[in-house]
Amino acid sequence: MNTTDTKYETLKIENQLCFPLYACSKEIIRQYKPFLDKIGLTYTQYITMMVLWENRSMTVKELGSHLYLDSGTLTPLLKKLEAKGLLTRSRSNKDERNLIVTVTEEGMALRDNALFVPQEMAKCVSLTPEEAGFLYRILYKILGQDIESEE
Amino acid sequence: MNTTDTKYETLKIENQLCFPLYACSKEIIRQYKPFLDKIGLTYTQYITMMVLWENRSMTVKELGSHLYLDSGTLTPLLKKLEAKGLLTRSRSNKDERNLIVTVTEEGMALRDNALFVPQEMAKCVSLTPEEAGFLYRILYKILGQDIESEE
DNA sequence: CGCCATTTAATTGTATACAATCTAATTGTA
DNA sequence: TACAATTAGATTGTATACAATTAAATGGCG
Repeated sequence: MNTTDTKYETLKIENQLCFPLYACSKEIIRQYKPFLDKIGLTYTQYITMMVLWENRSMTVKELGSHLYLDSGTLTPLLKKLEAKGLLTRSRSNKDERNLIVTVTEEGMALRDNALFVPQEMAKCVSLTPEEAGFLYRILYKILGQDIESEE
Repeated sequence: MNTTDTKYETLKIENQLCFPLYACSKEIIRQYKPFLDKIGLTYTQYITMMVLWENRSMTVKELGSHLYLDSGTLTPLLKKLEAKGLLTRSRSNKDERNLIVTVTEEGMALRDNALFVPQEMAKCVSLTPEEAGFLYRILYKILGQDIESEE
């Protein structure tokens, strides 16, 4: 290995951790598409509904902190979900700055139709339970560092 | 835990592997921004240049298979990099369907200015070498499965 | 040779993402 | 209580992503 190789070694894409993370994320989201098409949601809409299914009602701010998304992304996305009849958007009485997002009955009903999605996806990525567990922990470790450094 | 909890367990965002992958990818890319701003590149432009720095000249198709991106994303991105003077775009003489992307001298010169980027980023994510190695292998394992299933 | 299938980019349309800015509501405080 | 600082969403502008379609070039085959 000559000097030039050594010098630029860190700039090789194969030596980056972020790139496979970025590529993996996109490829898995791509694999979601045929399943999500059946319930009429995009991936971002799906994870938004997942958080709402568990909480039923929350502010845009709370939703964003769960999803790592800001109002620039959420506002138009929530308007689309509202147009589909899956949720309602209304200002809080206590604090008019807060917009409360609440899942409708129709939105809750979609939850049953979505049950097959994680089942089908589990077949696509075949990691051992150990690998999956390790991956899960390490990703949340990175996300945790991120949160600390921002607050 | 009641029946309802059990039924929807798989639809909890905390039980998904894709979500932390997606969130991690975005958060790390966000951390790149201040450094990449200094060399005038976005993250996607940066990884594109990284592949080109190693190969100097390649078709859009080849570039896309390295980056997991298609012409819909690459065409406008490459036009921007061309406008910055970092690369040239020209059709192949052998096969006019192929568009050859070649880094200019200016593009190669940027490589030296980019050396600090991976150095700074290494300070941001603090994983042990073992964790980083494991994460790397498992991500490429997933990407590998993906490639096999598509071809 | 002629023609159809394939291949490569470019284009079109839709949906994110996110920084930066703006607006309205609320809070802290002198 | 005025009023500056803060906060929450919405908006604006830029840059991806990607499916689907189009257009041009090439390859294969009768």
